[in-house]
Amino acid sequence: MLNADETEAAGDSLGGSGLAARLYDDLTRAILAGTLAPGEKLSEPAIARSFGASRAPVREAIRRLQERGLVTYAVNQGARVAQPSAAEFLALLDVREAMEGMAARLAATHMEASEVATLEALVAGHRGEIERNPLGAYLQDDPETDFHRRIARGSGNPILADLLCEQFYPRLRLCRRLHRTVQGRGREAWREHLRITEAIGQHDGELAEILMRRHIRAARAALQTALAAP
Amino acid sequence: MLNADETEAAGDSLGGSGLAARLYDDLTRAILAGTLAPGEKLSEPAIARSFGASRAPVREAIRRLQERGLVTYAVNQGARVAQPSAAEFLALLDVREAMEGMAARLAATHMEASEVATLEALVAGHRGEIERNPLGAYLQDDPETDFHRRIARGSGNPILADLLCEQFYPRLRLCRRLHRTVQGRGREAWREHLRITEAIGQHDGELAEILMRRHIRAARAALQTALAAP
DNA sequence: CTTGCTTATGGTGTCGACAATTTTAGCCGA
DNA sequence: TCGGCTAAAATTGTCGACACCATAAGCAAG
Repeated sequence: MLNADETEAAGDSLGGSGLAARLYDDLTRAILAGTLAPGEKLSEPAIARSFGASRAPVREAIRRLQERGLVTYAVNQGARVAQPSAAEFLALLDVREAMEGMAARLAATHMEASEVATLEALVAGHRGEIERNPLGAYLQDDPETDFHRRIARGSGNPILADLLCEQFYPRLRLCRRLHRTVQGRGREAWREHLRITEAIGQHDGELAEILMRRHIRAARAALQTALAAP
Repeated sequence: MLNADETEAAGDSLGGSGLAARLYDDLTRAILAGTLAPGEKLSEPAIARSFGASRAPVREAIRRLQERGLVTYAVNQGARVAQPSAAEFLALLDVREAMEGMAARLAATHMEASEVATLEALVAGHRGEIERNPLGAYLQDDPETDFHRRIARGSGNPILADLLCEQFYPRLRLCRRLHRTVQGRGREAWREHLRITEAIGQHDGELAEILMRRHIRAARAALQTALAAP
């Protein structure tokens, strides 16, 4: 049912030393990997047994997942893996537009030259992946998110960075799993990334914000049209 | 699907029927009222005794408070009431600028005429309070927040509304308690509210966003100068 | 064969208890 | 008198247990 890999390679682990923290990480990974399908019930005793733990830390991990929007909770009915609707997906992208726009603006005036360099390297590296797979989503799993995560952290605003990295990106991945995101925007998205990086490198916060907001709004529009005509 | 109907009158209570939910509400109120001072330790056994409950629901409530930023947590050391630094206050306002700007934009195209009317009535009602106390903070406790809360809900975006109402506004109140916010901006703030309301009434989302962002940036700047020269 | 009630099963919400760790109190020595 | 070491007390993290609720199975009546 649940395979517990300790690697933490994927990215967003907060891994405190406690048992509840490890459970939280493992459950997060299981949800994002699809091992726990959307809508599936999360039985506290079952999870506890499968991890050889008690219900207390399992409960704690699940409540945190609820707070992060990855599971839904009904009183006396327990938790289920969230099944974000298309409307929720779109709503999430609206908030994301606002927050990442601000992140880009702040990153433009806050990122060190070395951070900008790694960002540029990241985008340059993505180019090869695009060439190999021009129709690919580009935002399928992580290369896209890495770019955005880097900017979020580069904003120098810990509240903003945590909100984006710990709350929004996992939730978005769950949404993408459910609503097949539009394919084929890869090349354009990459160009937009390039321009955003340039604006940040020139410390032009205003432009970086505008470009980032456009970037996300374009993705949102593509999703909306994809949803309208299946 | 996210339902946002709350029977609670006062404001930010999520009051589920459970005991943990009531504890969460009471602790939130105690923190925001100052009954529990910033930095004070939150002893699980003590709180449990004082409420005649067990530690389990208390723990759950405290973990939720941590998730909302009202409490800091250290492993094996328990929880303390958060003591947001001035930097955190400013960071919070940056994120708020982005999110409330988006909220105003969405509210302009989403609010019903009746909702706009109640918003206008709210602002009109505030005028009297300003006249009675022109130097007053205007954002001291709730009249200010009510206005913003109404717009957040009026955005029609449940994710945005919940983030603002349940996470940001309580946290901001805690920040204001710690760092004496600037006094005397009441009249200008009120005028800004008026103009924002007008823009929303005319369904001018773009303008509403600009005005809202200016409004919050002005408050942030006032705070910054107040912090610089005591 | 279907419909409604009754019962059984499983799960959640809460409780008290225990080991491990942290904090406090007390003591000794300088 | 003060600083550091030791022991005691309190607190946290986790566990197993029990009542209440919800859903699923079984049964009776039509």
